[in-house]
Amino acid sequence: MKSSSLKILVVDDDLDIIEILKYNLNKSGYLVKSAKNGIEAIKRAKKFMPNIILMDVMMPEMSGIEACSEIKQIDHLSETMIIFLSARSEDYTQISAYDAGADDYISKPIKPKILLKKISNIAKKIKSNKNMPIVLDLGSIKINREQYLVTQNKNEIMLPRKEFELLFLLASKPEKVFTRDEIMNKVWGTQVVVGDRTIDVHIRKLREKIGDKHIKTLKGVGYKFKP
Amino acid sequence: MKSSSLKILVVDDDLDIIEILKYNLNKSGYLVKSAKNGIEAIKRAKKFMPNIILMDVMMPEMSGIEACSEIKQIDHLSETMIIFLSARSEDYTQISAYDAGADDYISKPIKPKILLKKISNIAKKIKSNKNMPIVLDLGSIKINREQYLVTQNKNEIMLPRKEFELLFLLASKPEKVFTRDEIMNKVWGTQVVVGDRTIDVHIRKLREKIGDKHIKTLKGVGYKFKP
DNA sequence: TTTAATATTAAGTTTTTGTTAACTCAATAT
DNA sequence: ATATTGAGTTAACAAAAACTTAATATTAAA
Repeated sequence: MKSSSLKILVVDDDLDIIEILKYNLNKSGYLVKSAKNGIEAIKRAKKFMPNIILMDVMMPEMSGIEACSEIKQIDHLSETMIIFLSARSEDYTQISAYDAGADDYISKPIKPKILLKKISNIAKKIKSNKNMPIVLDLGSIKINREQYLVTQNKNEIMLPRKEFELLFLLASKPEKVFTRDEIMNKVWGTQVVVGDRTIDVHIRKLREKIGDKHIKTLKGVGYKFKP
Repeated sequence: MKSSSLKILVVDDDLDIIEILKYNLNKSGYLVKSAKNGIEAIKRAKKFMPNIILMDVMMPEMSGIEACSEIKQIDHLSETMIIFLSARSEDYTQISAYDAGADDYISKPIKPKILLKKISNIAKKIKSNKNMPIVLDLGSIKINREQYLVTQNKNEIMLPRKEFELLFLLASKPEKVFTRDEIMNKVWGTQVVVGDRTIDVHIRKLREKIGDKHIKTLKGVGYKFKP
């Protein structure tokens, strides 16, 4: 299981609920802070810049819906996902929540499994929000990300995930030299650590499949793709 | 930003209510016609082909529920969404409404906001369904969503719901790789959490029925359908 | 020439998926 | 009321593919 540095702000006037949520979310590797009403939530959100706010609808001082409206109007927080937690399932509450800009609405009792799933989905969305093109056309070689398929002169070449990602990275900027560090970070991510030879092996497998001439080594510098 | 050519038929014996609804719906950009009882509703619906029918439960001549039953049996109107408006919130009325094929049930007094919200939700659904053909023709395999039927070289294959939805999803974009998360969200929804093996098992059952070659695994990535 | 960097190959290891059977839960039949 | 059936899910284990590493060879830049 991976660790993720997604930031979550939990807002509820019931300290027990905060504790439960904190416990569960921390266990899943999220960075969690809390607030006990709407006003505090806004203050904390401004500083903490959470990716997700989990908020009770009914709270003293300021209802979650009001807080939501305000937060969504704050420039650098408008991208924050706000998920309401509520005991009330009445239509008008839900509707006004969505009107206020809520991104989701979960009725209590909260099932941790569902909550965590929703959050991990959001996490993935945020991560994959890099707007990648779906197909790269490099002349004889075409790379289709949607189909996870590489075509070379009409021949379909199946590549396993890492090899595909590696090729996709190199081919995303033909002729550009990618250093090993760049490759490491973009294909393997910052969380994993693997030995140096691993990249070599993947490069070799790629060369085996698409031909040597397309990937050039620059000793001491990195690799580049040539169409 | 509205502008939608969704057609709505309003059915009520109270002309005042018809006027109020017409006013609100027109303002939101819908095309609205009206009828003042069940018999008239059926006649008009046949010609007007509305996407949505808003109907009072209690009416002279023919109750809304009877009208609903009849409309749902008319071939080219079976896809029409029927929403009941009612002063009665008793269970049995609601139940018989749903039995008659109603798609939703709103108790009076009608809050325009809620009504419009529901309608705009339906509008979204209809729009996204409009682009989706009811039958997918993938050469030897044909999938008919309306009849919930899969045909492979003239052989009819009966699939349980989940298997059907899974196949339909994959086949809706042949060659596209669907990740497990995508499959999870589209077939099971965001509110359910099931184990990872559940997808595998359904994939296996599908393969058993339509043959291995049509569903391909891309380890670590997802599954794709090949015609 | 020397040497650090990369290539190659063949093992390991880990991760992911496949498979089977059992279990739960409704719906329907007896 | 009880039995039956089938969809859906799960758990446990098997299998396969993907991935990593280690050991050794080769290469190209200083």
